[in-house]
This record gives sequence, C-alpha cells and structure tokens, in this order.
Amino acid sequence: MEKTSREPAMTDVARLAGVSHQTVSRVLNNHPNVREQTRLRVQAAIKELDYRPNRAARALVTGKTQLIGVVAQNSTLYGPASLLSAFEEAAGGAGFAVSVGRVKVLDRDSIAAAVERHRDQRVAGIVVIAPTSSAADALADVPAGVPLVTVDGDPDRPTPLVTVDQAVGAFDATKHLLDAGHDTVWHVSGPADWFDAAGRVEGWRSALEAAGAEVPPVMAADWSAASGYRAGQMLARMPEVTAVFCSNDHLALGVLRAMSERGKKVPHDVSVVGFDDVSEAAYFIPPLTTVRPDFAAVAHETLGLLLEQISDGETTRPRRTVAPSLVKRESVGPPPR
Amino acid sequence: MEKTSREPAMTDVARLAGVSHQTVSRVLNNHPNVREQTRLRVQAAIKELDYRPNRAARALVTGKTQLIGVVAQNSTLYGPASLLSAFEEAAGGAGFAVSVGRVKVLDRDSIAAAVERHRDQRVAGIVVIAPTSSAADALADVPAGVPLVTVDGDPDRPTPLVTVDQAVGAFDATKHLLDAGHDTVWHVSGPADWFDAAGRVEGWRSALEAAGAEVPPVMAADWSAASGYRAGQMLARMPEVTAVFCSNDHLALGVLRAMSERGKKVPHDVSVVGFDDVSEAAYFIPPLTTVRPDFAAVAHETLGLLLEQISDGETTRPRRTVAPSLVKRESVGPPPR
DNA sequence: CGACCAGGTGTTATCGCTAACATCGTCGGC
DNA sequence: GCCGACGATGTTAGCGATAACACCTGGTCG
Repeated sequence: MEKTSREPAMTDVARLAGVSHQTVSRVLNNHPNVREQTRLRVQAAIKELDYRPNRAARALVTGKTQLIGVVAQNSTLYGPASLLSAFEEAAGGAGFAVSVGRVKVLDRDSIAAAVERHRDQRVAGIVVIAPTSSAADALADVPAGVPLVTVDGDPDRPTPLVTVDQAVGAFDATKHLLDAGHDTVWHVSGPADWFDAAGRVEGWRSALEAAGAEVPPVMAADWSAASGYRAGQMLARMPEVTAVFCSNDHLALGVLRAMSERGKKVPHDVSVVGFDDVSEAAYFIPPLTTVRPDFAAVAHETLGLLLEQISDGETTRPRRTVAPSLVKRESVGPPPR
Repeated sequence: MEKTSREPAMTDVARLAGVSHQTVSRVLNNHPNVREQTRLRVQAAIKELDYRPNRAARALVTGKTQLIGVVAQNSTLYGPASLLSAFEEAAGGAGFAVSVGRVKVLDRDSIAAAVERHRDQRVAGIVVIAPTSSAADALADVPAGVPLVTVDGDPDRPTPLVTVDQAVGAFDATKHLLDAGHDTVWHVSGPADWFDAAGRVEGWRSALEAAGAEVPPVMAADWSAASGYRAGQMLARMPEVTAVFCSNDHLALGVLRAMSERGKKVPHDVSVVGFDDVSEAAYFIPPLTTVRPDFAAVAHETLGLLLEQISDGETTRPRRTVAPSLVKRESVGPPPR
C-alpha cells in the first residue's frame, strides 16, 4: 500500500536520491559543499515528487518567517489602495508573502489590534499605512524590536518612514499656476489630520511665499468630490479666484462641477490642478492637470527599508521621500483679462 | 542569567502555572476537561508572560494553517479592489490571515505561478479573483484537493464561484430606462473577455427583449473613461440615441463628457446609467444613476464557501450570486419630445 | 465493597526541518 | 609515507506545538 495521504517530506526526497535528508536541505538552501552530481540527483528527485518544503517546519527551527504584515485601512481611496497594491507586488517579487490586516478606522485600538494579530503570526516585519495623526500615535504602542516601516506617516516622528514628497508636488503645482500668470492660487485641502494634506498645504504656501504672492485662506474639505463641490461653490462666487490647487483629484472633480454650474469655464475663467492622477483624471472636463506620485517607487523604498531592518536590525537613512511629477493637461491656462 | 533572547514557549507557561505543557495546550484550545481553577491559573500565566502560541509549531503538527491565499490582479479597478478589501476584512474577522499574491496580468502562467506560491505556503484555501476568461482557463491547472473559490469568474464553469449578479443589475438598469419612456437603450460594454461585461450585456439584452424593444448594436470598449468618451462621441452624433447603459461608471463618465461637448444635456437629451457606484459617482455632472454591487456580501459568501470546503472537503451549493441594487440619481429622465 | 467509569492531568512520540557535530575519504606537504 | 586540512556527506538533537495514551483520583453501581 502506498501512503497516498501524506505529502512528500524531505526524507522522501532523500531516499529517492539516495542521500541523507541533510543533503537535501543543503541543496535547497544553496550550501556550497555539495557535489554537482549529487545536487542534480537531488533536484531531479525534488521535481519527480513535486516536493515543496514545509515552511512551518522551517519557520519553527529558524524562528523566522517569510511573511510581511501590512496594516491598512479598509478604504478604496486611491492613494492607499495604489500603495498597497504596489507593495504587494514588490514584496512578492522579493520572495515574501504579504499578509494584509484591514482596519475599519485608523484609531489607536484598531491599529494596535492589527499589529498584535501580525505579531501572533510572527511576521518578519510590519508595514503600516498610517496617513493620519491618529494612526501615527498608535505606533508608539508597538514594542521596539519588531521591524516596522510607516508609509505616508508622520514626517515629524523619528520612526522609519517612506512617503511621497507632498510638499514638492504641491510646490510644483502651485508654481505652475503662478507661472501661467495668476496673481495667487487658492487651495482646497484634504482633512487636516492627514499628513498628505498637511504636506500639500505646506508646499502650496511656500510656493506662494517664494513668489511673494498673497496667501489666501485654506478651504478645508475631506477627500470627497462632495466636499470639493461645496468648496467650489464658494470659490465660484468670488471673482478674484482664478486658480485653484486641490489636494486630490476628486476634490478637483467637485470644484470642476461647481465651476461648470456657475457658468465658469475651465481653464478660461479658472485654472484647476489636482493631486494623485487617478486613472480617470485624463477624462474629466477638461482633462485635469495633476500631480502624479510614484507608488511603485514608494513601495520599493519601503520594502528596502524593511528588509534592511530585518537583516541588520538597524538601518541607515530611515526616512525616504519619493518625488512626484507634474502631469500637464488642459485645466490650466492664463487668468482671464 | 535570564535568557532574555527567547520568546516564551508553552513550557514556560506550564512551569509558571505549575502544570504540564499539555494542560496549557488544552486551555488554549478550549478542551472541556480542564478544571476551572486550573484554567484560570494557566490564563494568568499566559497573560503574565505575554505568551503567544507559535503558529509554525502548531501548523507543523496539525498540518493546517490559518492562512487564506488570494490571487488578484495588480490594478486599481474599482470592482476588484473593493472585493479584495472586503474579503480581507471578512477573513480577518473569522480569524484567518490573508496572503495576497498580486499578478501583473491575468494570464495562465502568472496565475499558475501565484497559485503555486500559495501552495508553497500551504494555505488552507485559495481565492482567485478571476474576472476574465484567460484567468478562468488557468484554474483548470489547479490540482483538485486545494479548496478554491473563484470570485467574479466564469459562470459556465463548474468550480465553486461567487459573483455579483451582473445580469440582474443590468436588467434593472435597462428596465429603469425603458420605464422612463425610452424606446430602446444603447449599451457601452466593458471588454468582451470579462465575465462582468458579458453578464451585463446579457441582462441588458434580455430586458430589451422582454420589453419587445429593438436591440441596438453593442458599443465595445474597455473599462476606461477614455474608451467611454470615444463611444460617447459616436452616440452623441446619433439623434435616435436617448438612453445609454454603461458597463461601469468610468465609461459613463466618458460618455457624459462626450455628450457635454456635443451640446447634449443629461438627462434632458440623453439618459445615462452606470454600474459600480464608485464613490465619486454622486458628483458627476449630473449625479449618476448606477448599479451598486454589494461587495461585502460577495466577500461574506466567498469566505463561507471556502470555509465549508476547508472543513468538509465538499460543499453544497457551490455557486452563489449576490443581487446588486439600483441607485437612482439625476442622470435619467424621460426622452426628449 | 470491589470493579468500573469518567474527569483531570501528565508522559511520550511526532510533525519536517535546520544547526551542530561526527565521519570518512582524498590530497598535498614535510 | 604519515598527518592535518578540507570537501562531501551522514547522524543527532532540538524547535514548540498537538495527539495518543497512561495514570491517578473519586464516585456510582451491582
């Protein structure tokens, strides 16, 4: 009788290849001291049995897993979703599995719970997508010793962090509008407790100040097209508003709608710039000039930073930013005369 | 000297509580035959040491993991992204970790490779988000014996499948337009190799046939606003077009733009309905009437189906559909006279 | 009142792997 | 021609959990 029930183990491979299981282990782990001929025999046996090493057994003896835990909010917001997707691909390419722990809200308790779940799984490292201050606070609870990288987190905290350079993107966008001839640029901001939003406000302000332009009051909003629309309704009533930089593309969409309803043409009467370059931004009316973050680069830096911590325990250069690029379309023009 | 380096193991807890490690195991696994007093002592010891069971050791001896693998495409398309997010949350709630394997393209080789990676990890089950025929074909390669559920996959294949009822959603949307008084409804379809798109075409057609309406040719597109715009440019030139059902909201956005450029007012001259209810759909110009799939329900059904297979090996009722709902906004009106 | 049963607990084997050490030729140096 | 070094391999001992079984207690029953 065959034992059809059991999956092949290392000893089965060893028997078939006529070696000891330790030699099989050496082949699997690319140890140098294995004769070429032996290596080939073992590899043939592995293939024949469709043997796959038992990760649990390996993890048990080495005390290490090939798992990275990610904590992310359960939202479909473009930025976080893109980041997550890019990171999963990058990690997969490096031979790590990614376990995602979704959280309904980014508060201290939820994040702590998600981090605990990952520690229970004994992940090699944790990535937290922590775009708000509440999320960043929760990280203070994470015990040292767990390799951890924050993405989109608090720039003022000393933890390892990778983020899009919001300020540079906002600066470029604002400068682009000023260069088109506008006296100043208004700003519709994302929620104040988001670091992304704060960084964009900062970049916008510094571009205005650098140009000696007046700094109008910030229009506070959340990320939704709805709130952009409300802000736009106000902006559309003020004749002196000729240029608006929005903290993301959905806000811009709302502003575009408000302008359109009020009879203001974009870019003839008002110029608008967004942030994110969502896939449909090229098909807004008019096609939206916007700032495109490089999520793949952020994911890559994040993975690198995490792997450094996993292998070395420490890391040089624990803060990395990735510069975004300005995508020019048709929503920017000179101010009306 | 203390061994500060090692994490506490079951024997450490046992020593502290004055019992054997087996008793600790019993407490952890809620075995009935443990005295209440003993249970409390053990639990106190667990808490004091901040002991957490080693999953690798458990997996090694039981041969089972608490891991579910998901294969998904690396895209930010609204449907798949929402599905994934909802599933991660549902699985997390059931005590399963979710390992996501991203794939650049949904072809046979990529999916097979992703499934292999998950099998290497010895996941308890696999979910494949397989919205295209190329993806569905790849599933033929997956060996039987691995619990597997397809989401958004091929309705004509006998594998366990959960999907949004595309046909019902499209039927309702089309009927809504017919009920508003339109003679017929045109359709801008997603890519033909997507089951979602095919199901929506089917629902649209059957609604027209049920009403005895003429069935106009399908306008083929991909999912992008760009292709919706191109289709819209053609539709806008045809005076007899008064109602359009788009296979998703982004296509609808493109159509809206094309209509607007051509001077056609929505809903006065043309009515438009989308599918997906993306978060910004309420802020299109005009707010878009659309079909909302219930992703949480799909995720829940998927998890249920998978867990059934994991525990029983088989499943009753291996095909489940979730009915979407029509969200009425302002993009539908009676035809112009 | 002894046998039997069942509840509570401990003992031992085992899962599949890697680390550490042991073994055994073979080769070059003196 | 003997010996230490080294390359190639085998042997043994865990890693930390669960499963199976053994072992004590009492209490119940004939």
